[in-house]
Amino acid sequence: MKPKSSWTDIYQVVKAIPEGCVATYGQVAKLAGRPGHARQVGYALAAPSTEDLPWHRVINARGEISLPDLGGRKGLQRALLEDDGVEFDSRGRVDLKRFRWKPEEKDRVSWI
DNA sequence: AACATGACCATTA
DNA sequence: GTAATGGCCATGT
Repeated sequence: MKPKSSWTDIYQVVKAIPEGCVATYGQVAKLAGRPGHARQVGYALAAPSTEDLPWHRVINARGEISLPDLGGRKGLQRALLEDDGVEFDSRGRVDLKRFRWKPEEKDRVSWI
């Protein structure tokens, strides 16, 4: 099954992120079959189509939230992650070592 | 078609 | 640990 748009696959991957786990932009891009397109992932999540997407589970490679303090989305993301069971550091960083989502073979290219 | 912008990543110093 | 550089691609003007 091939994606219609460039963002469709990205949305699919984000939707597949289980509760209590987080994925980096590069990770999502790679899983979406587009390694190196991390920037596009962030751009896709910035779109208004994120209403039904767990965008809060997608963070940058530093394990921190890249969102600006606009619209209170940053605070919302932290609240949602904490509600999912993800712990935050004193600096507002997440321990990717423990909470990073590990995708499996069957969950990999099922939609590609 | 070209230019500028953007919730980024990896490498190197 | 931080700072700087190059690359990658979609969207809007």
